[in-house]
Amino acid sequence: MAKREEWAELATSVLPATFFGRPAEQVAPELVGCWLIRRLQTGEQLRGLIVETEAYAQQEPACHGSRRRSPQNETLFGEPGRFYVYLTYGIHHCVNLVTGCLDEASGVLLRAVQIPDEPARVAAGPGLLARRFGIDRRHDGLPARPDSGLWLAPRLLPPGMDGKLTQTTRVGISQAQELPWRWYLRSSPCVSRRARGDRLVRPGAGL
DNA sequence: CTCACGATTGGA
DNA sequence: CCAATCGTGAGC
Repeated sequence: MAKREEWAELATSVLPATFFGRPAEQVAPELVGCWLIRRLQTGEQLRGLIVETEAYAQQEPACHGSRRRSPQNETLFGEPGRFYVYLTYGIHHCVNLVTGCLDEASGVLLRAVQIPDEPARVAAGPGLLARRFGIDRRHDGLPARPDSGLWLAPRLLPPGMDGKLTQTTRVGISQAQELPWRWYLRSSPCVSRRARGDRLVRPGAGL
């Protein structure tokens, strides 16, 4: 098989918009193991293996689209396959992928990625991930495609990596805390800070 | 118009 | 455990 450095190179195709036209809780676990790719000004690419995600849907109160449709959350109601980016705590940006159908608010929060040859913690959390990839509100509403400079590639795990998923309740929310809509790669050292302490729902399901 | 509150993080 | 920091939305 390929050498370590070549694994990121192998993730060369693009996840199509149709991939996202399904319920968020179905898309979220499938996004684990996929790659987040950013084209840099130099023409180089920054790639991160998605190791942790969460699903949000209009019918549950933790979702930004559960209340009123507004300029702030408009993207969440729009076409699936676009990025929904918002500012939280006045400091950090969070990156989501819009899922489901048009006029229905749902999405998947990217909580952590693992970047080959970089320290484990540089993107181990939603805010850290956005900072490392240089993503902010200007990216809100952009389609996840190469011409946006930001897109996703299909699942491709490094050789030898344990692909088992752990399913838990979501992190940092005050409502709908019992919903088991968070997934992460059990073997990754790059999951977010609050990974521990959340109610474990289903350890080690196959990927 | 005022004010409380985050889908977080880094430092005491 | 707590402060940082600011846009949004609920409430007066």
